[in-house]
Amino acid sequence: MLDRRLIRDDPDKVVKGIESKNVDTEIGTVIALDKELLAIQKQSEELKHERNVKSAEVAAKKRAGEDADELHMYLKNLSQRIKDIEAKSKEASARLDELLLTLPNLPHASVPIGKDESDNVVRRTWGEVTEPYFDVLPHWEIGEKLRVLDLEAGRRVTGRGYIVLRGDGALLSRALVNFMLDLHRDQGYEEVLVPYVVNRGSMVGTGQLPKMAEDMYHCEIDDLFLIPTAEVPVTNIERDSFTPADELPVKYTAYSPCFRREAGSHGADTRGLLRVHQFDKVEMVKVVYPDDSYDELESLLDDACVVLEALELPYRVLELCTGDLSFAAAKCYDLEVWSPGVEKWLEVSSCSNFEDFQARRANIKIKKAKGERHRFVHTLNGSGLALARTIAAILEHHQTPTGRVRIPAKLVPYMQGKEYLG
RNA sequence: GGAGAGGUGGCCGAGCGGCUUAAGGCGCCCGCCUGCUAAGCGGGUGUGGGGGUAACACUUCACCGAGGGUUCAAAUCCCUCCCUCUCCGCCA
Repeated sequence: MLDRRLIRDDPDKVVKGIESKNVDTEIGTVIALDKELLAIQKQSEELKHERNVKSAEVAAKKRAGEDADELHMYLKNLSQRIKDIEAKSKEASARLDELLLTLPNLPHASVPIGKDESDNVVRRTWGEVTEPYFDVLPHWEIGEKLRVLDLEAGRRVTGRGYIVLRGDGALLSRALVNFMLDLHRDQGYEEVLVPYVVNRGSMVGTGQLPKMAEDMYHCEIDDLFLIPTAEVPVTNIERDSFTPADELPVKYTAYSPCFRREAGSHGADTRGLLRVHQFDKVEMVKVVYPDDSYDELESLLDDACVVLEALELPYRVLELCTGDLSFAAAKCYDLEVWSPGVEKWLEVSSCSNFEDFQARRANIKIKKAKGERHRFVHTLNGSGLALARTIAAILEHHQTPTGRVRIPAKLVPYMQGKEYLG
């Protein structure tokens, strides 16, 4: 959520920031409604003050045994006026809150201006992207050949976009999760195991609701949602809390499955493991002191890159432009791994700084020192990594001419010593 | 799922229509005293919004789980909902 005071004091900045994100909002209405509400509240406050003073007079008279009927009549009338104006104020305030929740975060000044993904900037590339000297099979072919991936079974059990990993494929998935969690623990993150179903407040807190409602699996009878990322439960651990400044940063890592309806994204790039409705992911979340959040973003990015390097997968780091930035993000880097079978860069991680956008929604504050105003923390998160596409990349990038798949050395201890699939 | 009890400031805990714009305690901060430490003494210490200030000061409104209602006046009375605890039932 944006700071109402910022919207009031510097509307131009807010309008420009939102425009650069290339989304339609009712920012104009918000600005007007904010003014209107302030005026209503001022009026209401004055009347309430009068009521408080005069009511105290009634109490004083009664104690003195005097008659207060005249004041009674006056106050009865005053109270009715207050009630009327309060109703107006409540209505305006509810409408304003609703609209405020639909405004996206503003991009950080360092974010390149651009209208869509074609304007993203490649920050750096790691590893060699070489032309393979044999025909690399796409992951769904090599996966089915090696009996580690069973797409048909997934369709049968649930439907399109759901997959079954079997045998060493399932082991590989588990190995990756364990490897990543161990790595992030060593990087100083606290491992947490969290619910995969969350309430509405949590979804609003991290910014998935109200905007992304259609992408969410929703259990109506309990009004609970399947998480699209561990970011949601993990960040909301801190909801409605005050953290002493000297306890920051707080760093968490968590494994979770992620559920995404992917409404309206059928068609391209959906084969095999490229875009599925349920995938596993290891996530990192940081809750940090505001002044440090951009340094923390860089180190978060480094922590994610280490995973890809350990898996010996070539990747590049994209700096998202304003138009491609997600709703809640102020700045974001995507990590894309090269997959020679499909000849594509696959997004396997996204590292974002939300500044105080989520903290305002979720009410995560820093315990203030004497005489200071409360400040909100900054929150960040990054995948480290999303499994489905990582597995796709391993199946393709580490494929051998003999139709086997080499397990990266760092992963072998997690694979019961196996050095190859097949 | 059934029955009962309860939700008050960072924590404990009183208040159950107006002398509470939340008593008292703990914790925390500042000062005093004590050759260190502990104890003791004095003062301060919630959140959010508005006005005000260079910044303070100051001022005002709201907040006692959430939302509605009664009343001139609600932490206090009424209604609805949520949550926690205890006991019972069911169950992996």
